[in-house]
Amino acid sequence: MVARVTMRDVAQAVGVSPMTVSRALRDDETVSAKTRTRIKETASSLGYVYDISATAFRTQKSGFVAVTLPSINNANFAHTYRGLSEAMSPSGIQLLLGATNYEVAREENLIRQLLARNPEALVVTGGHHTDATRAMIQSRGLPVIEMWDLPKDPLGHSVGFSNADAMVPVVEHLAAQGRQKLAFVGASNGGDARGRERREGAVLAARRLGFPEIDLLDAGPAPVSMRQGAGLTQELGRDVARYDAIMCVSDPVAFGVLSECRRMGLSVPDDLAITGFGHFDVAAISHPRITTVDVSAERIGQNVAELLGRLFEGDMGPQRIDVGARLILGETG
Amino acid sequence: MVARVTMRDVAQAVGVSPMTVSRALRDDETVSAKTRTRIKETASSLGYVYDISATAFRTQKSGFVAVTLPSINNANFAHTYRGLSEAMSPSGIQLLLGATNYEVAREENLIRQLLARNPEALVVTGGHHTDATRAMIQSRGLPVIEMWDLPKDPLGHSVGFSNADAMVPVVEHLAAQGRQKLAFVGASNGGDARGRERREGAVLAARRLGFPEIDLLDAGPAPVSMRQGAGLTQELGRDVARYDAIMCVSDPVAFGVLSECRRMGLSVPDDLAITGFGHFDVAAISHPRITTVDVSAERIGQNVAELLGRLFEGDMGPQRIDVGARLILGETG
DNA sequence: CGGTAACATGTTATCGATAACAATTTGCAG
DNA sequence: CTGCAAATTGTTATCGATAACATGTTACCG
Repeated sequence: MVARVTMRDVAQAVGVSPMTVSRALRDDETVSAKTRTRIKETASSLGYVYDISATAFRTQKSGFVAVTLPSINNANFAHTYRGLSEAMSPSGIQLLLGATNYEVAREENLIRQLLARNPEALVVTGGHHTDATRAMIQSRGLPVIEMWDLPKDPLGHSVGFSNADAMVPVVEHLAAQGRQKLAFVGASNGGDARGRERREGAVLAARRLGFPEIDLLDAGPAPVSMRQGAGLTQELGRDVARYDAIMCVSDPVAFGVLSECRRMGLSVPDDLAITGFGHFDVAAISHPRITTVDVSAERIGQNVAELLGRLFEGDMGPQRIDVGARLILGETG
Repeated sequence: MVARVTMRDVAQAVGVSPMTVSRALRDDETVSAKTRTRIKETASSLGYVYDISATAFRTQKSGFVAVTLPSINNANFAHTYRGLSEAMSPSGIQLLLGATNYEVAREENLIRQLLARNPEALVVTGGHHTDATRAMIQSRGLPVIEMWDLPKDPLGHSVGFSNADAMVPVVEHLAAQGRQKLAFVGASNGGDARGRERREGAVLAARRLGFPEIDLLDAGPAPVSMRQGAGLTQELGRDVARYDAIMCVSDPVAFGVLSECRRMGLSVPDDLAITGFGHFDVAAISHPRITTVDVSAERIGQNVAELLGRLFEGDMGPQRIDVGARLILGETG
């Protein structure tokens, strides 16, 4: 392979200094229009390619924003990523993505790796981190946004909603239907912090509305999905009819429960109600449609991008953006 | 913010030269074990963070592999990404991800941006690219892998399967059931090249087995998903019963069609068969389970990672890895 | 105890672009 | 023309890590 073409080569060919080339290629107005076009033409004819590594090093600006998600194999997080990605695209800033698999220890490693790339900002999912992670982030003094949550003790900015509060309308809706015996299906381990908060929100709301203590059903380690929802329901068998309403930590889980119930010949919503969370496609398309909570995943991403834009403009105090959540009535309860 | 801690600072604190620190942190055996641990301890106590930008610049190796996917909001591509990502993780190489939204023009822009970051290899989905994209890639002389496809005229290496051939067992299976009038549901525009190949594979197989020409139904622009499958079926209404087998370009589409059919009171598979593609969770969990084709998305990612590992070891001629695809019988036909 | 191989550490120059400052050229009023 | 501000271009030093080469130190043999 031929040696790389650098600004020095372009400069030599045009007969100017490398500095002028640098300025010209960045469309610096102080370089005369004539020189600029000449430089650009020469650059492209020589096959010059801008070296972002060098710039990143010299300016200490990587042009990256680091993003961590629990999983990308989740339509909601993927939506958030897309919203963020599309909204960032015009700025030329690239996203450096990592998945934590719902494990804070993994998040710590991941963030360490990402920080080594000098990101200009850090976007993380949720408000639960190891102490080391918190220390690492804060000692860097870079803009941080926690999303999908509104932590009590935020690291910096946050864009999200209260997962606990979002369950209140669900429980109220079930109460209004006269449901008596509730259950909540979620993950066993502590990995899914947002799921845990939903569960706690449901428990508190149920207590407040005078329900007997609700049963907490364990669908396995996070991330729980269709398969676990279905698997749990199979294990329960017809005992599932003990309950007349099952709240699920997410729509896929709800869909798994729903499918298994129908396989057993149970009638939803007559025998029991099933609710999900997240307004996934599967909830809207399944027959019957699943009652769920819309959390506008894509808008979270867009809001994060918009906030990042403002943060790059100038420093500002900690922002807290609540995108809200709302009940979407389906046919399952 | 405090000034960044560099190797120089660590060196000073320990009382050695920066070079020794550099070696120690890379676990170079030539540094004595004692010195190494002392350096590492000091580094971590000073809060030293490795600066990849500097290394990337000095060594001209970015530590990146660039990856393009049509969409990350697709469980199969997400699986591939995860397989790739996990398998690459021990190497310390990071993935730089971009989504093309099923548009070759967008792919061109994206690849241009990604190449400016000096990736050490490029992994793209599919074998259809603009001429400019092909030129750009080939002039760089970096390892390229096309995945999810086995192009006739590959850019470099490929890891995937024949989307056309994968449809053959589906059509044969429907023939064996005595189905008569087939349809294929796919995207209208040319965006989804793999979907197009599946359609062509189905058409050819049907022709070979003596079926009358099969109907090609248009579910809208790629990516087609549950909603489009359901929408198309609603539009068709009871006319859908013209067919006794509907092959869908993917499982989500099939699920949309299935749900709508059941909403209309049609019996699947008695009135008509429905098949999907991709072995998504929804196919295995839905009731009835959807007959589909497994393409081991995660294994594609793992194979790509494994191939990358070998490519970094030493150059080799163009590799072509066929991961195959197999029919998964469900209850919908 | 001298000598040499094996081991351990240090020095110097450099990757390519650009900030900060310096110098030169141009344009135009007087 | 002269002079001086504005416009344009150039010079130098530098970001942090590391390859290549150089030097110092230890261990062990005869």
